[in-house]
Amino acid sequence: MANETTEKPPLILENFLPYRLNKAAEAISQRFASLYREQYGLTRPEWRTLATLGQFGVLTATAIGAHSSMHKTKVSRAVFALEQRYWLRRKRDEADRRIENLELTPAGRKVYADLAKVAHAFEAELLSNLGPRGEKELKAGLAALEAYFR
Amino acid sequence: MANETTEKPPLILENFLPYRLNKAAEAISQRFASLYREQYGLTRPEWRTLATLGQFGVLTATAIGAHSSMHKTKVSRAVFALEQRYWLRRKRDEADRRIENLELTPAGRKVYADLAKVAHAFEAELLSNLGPRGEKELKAGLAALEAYFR
DNA sequence: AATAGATCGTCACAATTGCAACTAAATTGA
DNA sequence: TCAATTTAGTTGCAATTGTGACGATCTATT
Repeated sequence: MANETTEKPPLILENFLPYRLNKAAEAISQRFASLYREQYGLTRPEWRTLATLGQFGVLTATAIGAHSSMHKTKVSRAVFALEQRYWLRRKRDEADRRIENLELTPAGRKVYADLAKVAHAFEAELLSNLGPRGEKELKAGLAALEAYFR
Repeated sequence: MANETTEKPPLILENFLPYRLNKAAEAISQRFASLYREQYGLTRPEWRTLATLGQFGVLTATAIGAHSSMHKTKVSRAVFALEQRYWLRRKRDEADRRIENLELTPAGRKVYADLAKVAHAFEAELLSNLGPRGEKELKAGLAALEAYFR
């Protein structure tokens, strides 16, 4: 008599890092997304575009895409949507007329400033639930991952 | 004269946990996905379905969705695709005829076993690049997150 | 200059996903 | 017992996303 009952599945998803990482990221993203969706009706690509511009001031669509790993059509559409609401405007670049220099309008900056606060509050809430230990570990682990990708 | 040059953006994406987590998860997922896509032409939902079934043996579509957080239509389509390739089969449940008990075929199990190996190799490669320290931290951080979600 | 090749952003179209309605079957409870 | 509700899975349709081609512009090479 042997290993009939001892058959172990070749892969346990709950222990598999890409799976765990993905599930955690997805869960957090959705929670956070519900905030900016409910408060400002923003989609994920729109929020990312807003946040990237808010942080860097003036950028091209391509630069936004490169920084936040979004496809250029996604950025293009998000830019259009934000422009419609007058939260963003395009400025022709005199030196290179293919380029559009994108910038938040005052209204856009206001939304951004508010959402930045929401983001910090969200993060603080999250971290407080991880405890100082969990926070330290998570941040260090992420840093290790990020170093690996570079 | 004051803080013209000291203006800090309200939110630094590179420090924002949901953003970091998401980018890391996305980067890893894509790398791993390229493996099962190239080797077996599987999509993400298909791989997830295969892996879940491989781990648990027999499950309903609903159970697969619940476990891997996939929408039921996504599961339905993935099941259909795997069935087409004879990697999965449905068994009517005699006690409850609404239910389909899904199970990998021998061919499906073979693919699964192979991909499980690929998965472990992938994870091992990743972990070796994080070092024992990074591995420990990342796993602990994820565990803290997972505990929070529960 | 002039041509070839690269880059920026957009659009049409195709593939993927999500939502809501649906069929079939089981459960509930009056 | 049988109508009302719930559950499992599929399908049609709408929204979202990705792909490839495009016009416009810039850069490099000759």
